Amino acid sequence: MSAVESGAGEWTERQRDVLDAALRLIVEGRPLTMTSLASAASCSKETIYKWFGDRAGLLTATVRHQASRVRGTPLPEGRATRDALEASLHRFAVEWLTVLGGQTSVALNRLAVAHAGTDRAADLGAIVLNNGPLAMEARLVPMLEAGRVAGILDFDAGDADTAARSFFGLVVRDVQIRLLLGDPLSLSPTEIERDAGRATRQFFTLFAAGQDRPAGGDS
Amino acid sequence: MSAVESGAGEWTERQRDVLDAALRLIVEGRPLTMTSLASAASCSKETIYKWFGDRAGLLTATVRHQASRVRGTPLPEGRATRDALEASLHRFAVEWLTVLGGQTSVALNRLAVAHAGTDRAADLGAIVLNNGPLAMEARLVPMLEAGRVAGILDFDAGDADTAARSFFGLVVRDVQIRLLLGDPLSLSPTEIERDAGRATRQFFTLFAAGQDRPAGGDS
DNA sequence: GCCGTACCGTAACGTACGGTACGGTTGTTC
DNA sequence: GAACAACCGTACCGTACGTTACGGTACGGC
Repeated sequence: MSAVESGAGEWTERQRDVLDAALRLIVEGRPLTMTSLASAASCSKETIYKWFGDRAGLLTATVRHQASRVRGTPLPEGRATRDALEASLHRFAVEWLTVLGGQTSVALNRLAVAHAGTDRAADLGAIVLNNGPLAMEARLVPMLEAGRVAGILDFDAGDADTAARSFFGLVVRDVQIRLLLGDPLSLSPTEIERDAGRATRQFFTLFAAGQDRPAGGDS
Repeated sequence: MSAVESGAGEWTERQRDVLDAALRLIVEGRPLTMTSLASAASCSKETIYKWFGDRAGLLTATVRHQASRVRGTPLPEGRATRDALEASLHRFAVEWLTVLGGQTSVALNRLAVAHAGTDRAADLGAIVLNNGPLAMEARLVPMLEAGRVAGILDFDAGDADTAARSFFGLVVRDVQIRLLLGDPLSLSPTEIERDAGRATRQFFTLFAAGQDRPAGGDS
């Protein structure tokens, strides 16, 4: 029952094929029923039940399977300079907007949001949450904290998460909710680049050290 | 598309009672089936079908019904001063966070997001979109534009919507997506007040006129 | 050759739910 | 008070889908 292990080696290749087929059904908007999955993956329903228990188990396995491979590019661990930090934030924003705008992200977030409303058992919402906003902020906080220690950024100690969430807001704005609601918003690489640049510049305007009135700090 | 027919007089009182019952089911997380609604609203299924056509019609009517009564408080049409604008933005942010954090908003956004993924017929997503982020930005843009004309704010002409979306990001940040994904995030009036103040201050740091390098404008 | 295991394909079962039909009750109109 | 409309409650139909069961095939071990 408990599929606690979320390691990459959790499933065999054949099983991963089935999960990929499930993902494909979700992303392409086709209904994901046990029958349709068995047909799409050329496997037996009985096998699906044997492997994943029930439908909830299949969904969590699918979401986890996808989450396990959207680890962001590792952070540069070099010295913290203003330019390096700015470049990292920019790259971060580009990466994030690219992921958010992808069909897979939209489809999985929709699935998780829908389930967060009804299902209490298989909390896909928690999985997506931990691999989405929370993961982003967890990666961001050390960067920002290093920037603060290095005297590049200015916010109160312990407020790195507040700064990270502001950066999130500047980057994402209303894009994600609009995509989730079906707005035919297109995010070309050019626009992503431009938005990431704007958000990064805005962030430094708010939090760069050595200004008169940093508005990022708490009142 | 246009929510033209969304006047309050569209439904009789009894019909509005049924729609309220539907809303209550959605908000409380109970399944909204035609049978459960008939039971909850003490009416006949046949009557529901007669009034709303089918399930899709019922859902759109329900969503529209709720949308028709979250019109924000009217904007103050007085002269544009820095303090007045700041107060308006602050009030705006408080109002928006309060709405977003409400059970009704979360439940309806979940419903609309789920339907945007599958249903193509009754696009609840478009309705929620038009009464959510787009409505907010439509109300915001004239305020910001007036501020720009009055010399209070600084962004390129025609970029009022970009500024509005940045404000949206500063206010909402990751709150909405976390709520939709089931994060037990609590938004007390105190926290809302504080977040609205922070977002407003940050917005003015980015877009107030008479600074050295306003980072809000495009590059 | 024979068994156990793993798997595929498909039939079958139970249930939930959208949608329809119909009898019974209430209120209105003439 | 008869006719009629609106509505409630409920039984009913058809279908989709989760879940289970079962027959058939391939393969490795002995």
